[in-house]
Amino acid sequence: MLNPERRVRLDDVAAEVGLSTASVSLVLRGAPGPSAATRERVLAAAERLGYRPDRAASLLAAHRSRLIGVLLDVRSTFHAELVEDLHETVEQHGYDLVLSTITRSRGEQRAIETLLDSRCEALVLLGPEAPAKRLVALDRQVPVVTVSRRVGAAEVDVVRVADDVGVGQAVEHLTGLGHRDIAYLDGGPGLIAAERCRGYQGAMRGAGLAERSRVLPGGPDEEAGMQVARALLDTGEPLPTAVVAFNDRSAVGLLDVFVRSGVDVPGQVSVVGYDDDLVARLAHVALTTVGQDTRKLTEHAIALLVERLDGTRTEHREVVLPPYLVIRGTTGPPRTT
Amino acid sequence: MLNPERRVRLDDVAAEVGLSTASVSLVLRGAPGPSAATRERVLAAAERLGYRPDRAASLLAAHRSRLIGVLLDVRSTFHAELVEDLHETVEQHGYDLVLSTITRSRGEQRAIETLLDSRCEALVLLGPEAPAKRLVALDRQVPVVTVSRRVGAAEVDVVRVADDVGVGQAVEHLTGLGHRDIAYLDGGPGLIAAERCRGYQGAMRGAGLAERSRVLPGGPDEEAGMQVARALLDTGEPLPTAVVAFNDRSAVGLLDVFVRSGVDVPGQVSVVGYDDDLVARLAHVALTTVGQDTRKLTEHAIALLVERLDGTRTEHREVVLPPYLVIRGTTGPPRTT
DNA sequence: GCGAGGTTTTAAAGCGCTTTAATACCGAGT
DNA sequence: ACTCGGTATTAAAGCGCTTTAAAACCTCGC
Repeated sequence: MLNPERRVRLDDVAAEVGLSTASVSLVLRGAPGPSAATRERVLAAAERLGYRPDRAASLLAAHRSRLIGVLLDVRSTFHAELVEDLHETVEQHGYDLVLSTITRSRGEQRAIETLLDSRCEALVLLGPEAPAKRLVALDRQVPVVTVSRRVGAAEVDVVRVADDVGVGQAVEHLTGLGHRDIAYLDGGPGLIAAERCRGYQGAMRGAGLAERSRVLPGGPDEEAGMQVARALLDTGEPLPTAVVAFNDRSAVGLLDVFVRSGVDVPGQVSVVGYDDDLVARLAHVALTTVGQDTRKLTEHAIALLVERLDGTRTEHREVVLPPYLVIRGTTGPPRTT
Repeated sequence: MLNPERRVRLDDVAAEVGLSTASVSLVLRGAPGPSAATRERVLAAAERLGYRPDRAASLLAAHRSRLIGVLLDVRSTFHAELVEDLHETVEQHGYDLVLSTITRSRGEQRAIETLLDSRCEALVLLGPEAPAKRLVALDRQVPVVTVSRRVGAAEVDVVRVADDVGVGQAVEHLTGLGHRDIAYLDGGPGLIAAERCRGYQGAMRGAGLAERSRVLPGGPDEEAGMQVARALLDTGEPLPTAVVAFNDRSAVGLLDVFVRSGVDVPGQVSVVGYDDDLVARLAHVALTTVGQDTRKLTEHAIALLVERLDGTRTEHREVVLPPYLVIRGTTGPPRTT
């Protein structure tokens, strides 16, 4: 139908310089053999002809694909950041990325199969939900590293951030400002929520504030934050001087109700979120929160995979990184009244 | 069921049922030829052995890849929604998707090349920024459809939403509620902003409110909305009874300043955004806004590509869809004072 | 029992590239 | 002149699948 100009192939380049396809192939991949002079001629010809290797053919012929598959949820802004960093990181190792997202109608399993079908040599799973068993099975086919997900048994490589430490940092920041009545807005059920809550309790204990600990049952979204804020206001009792929220979304819900009710933040109450979501960074929100170093996260993930691909390591590892506090405008010294 | 050993190939399945690979291949792709009995045997064997065709090999051998490439910005929530819908849509046409995102260090050109290298038969470009010339050149290599982007010359297929109409709907909604002092918070320079502004002015004129038109110079983000809100409050003059904003982000900035200043929304001022961003849907924002039907957008995009792939159509088309109003909590009757 | 005419099946030629074993080449050394 | 040890180049065998022309196998009617 269309496509008048045939795609340029290896033979075309070879013919152009009067060499065999073998030589051209070697040059193009920087393999040892061809002389410097040849290299130059070939490279020039390839450039001139606008040659682009055919992925499918390379994949088939070479036994390596130099492709790393990434499972993500395209709706997640956090995953988006990770993907950005992954792109840069894998490039440095000479790999390329293949993206596969879950959607309403496209389960994790399905998305992973796509990656496998693309001949990925290894997989990065961002916040996978598959049972550990399945991950382990998958890991037998191809090296797998999960990011931001605890896998019960240490039979799969994991890179994650120490959430309890992050919440601890938030609490310390507040105690450092002089706060003593620091409440925690819980995130509901789930491993992550549990760990963050544990971090809160540990930090309160560490600050000698154990008996002032106050965990407010909540949830992971704005709605939950709003409800808790309303409940807090309705009691008529004095508000805590600071609230550490499970995540930025619930913190924003809380903030919103406070602001609408005329509660000054941070004048009357300080609020800390968690995740350093895009929303936390908005000028009008300026939420103090806890962030994760996505760059380090991805670098470790790729490093783990590369080690396994190179056969340097066979046992499994878990890398736990420390998060860091991002101080913005929602925290300040406690009210004096 | 799964094999710890070598990957199962077509020969393995063929051997299992005692047929040639040709027959198996035909069956597996539903091609005509094999008898019903054979079909069944082959399918069963393939299932039993856990056969998965090798993409690379298929791509190479078949001249079609049945792959459609998508260029997106993984950070955009709007693109995320489109990708979700695209997945479902292409599936119905028997195609599969390949995703390629731009990042800070990975330009559009680069991302597109990746898609081409993967042998995509056609491309969906979400909000591309490349100059029209380049898009046209690309379109000569492979059918291209751009989504949400006006391409000057109609030399590339385009699917987009009529932004002017959307803003018009917003204005009509407000006039319907009785508003007459409706201001427009502009989005700064750019084609999109211009079109939306035109929509506002046209609608005001249509409602006989031309001389009440009031375009407030602004920008596309929260910051801009905040500034405009402050400026509006500072003048001391009465506020307009309603503001239509360039997009949800600027609307949120505006809203935020209003709320913090004790201005009741929608009691004193109604606010309408544009885009139906995730942020507009948050319970505590509940922004009345204008949305686009991502489903229709993707369906048209894919339909256009399929037509061209099938050779049904050779000239170019532009599909313009109407947006729709989403009425939430930030609009109401005008204040009576 | 035989061939026409239809249905199933298969042999074999690639797809565009990688890779390895083998060949060609080129002084240096004897 | 002639081998030797490199180095530079290439022929050729795939990679796992698709596809088409041809072969094999069927009825069935006469």
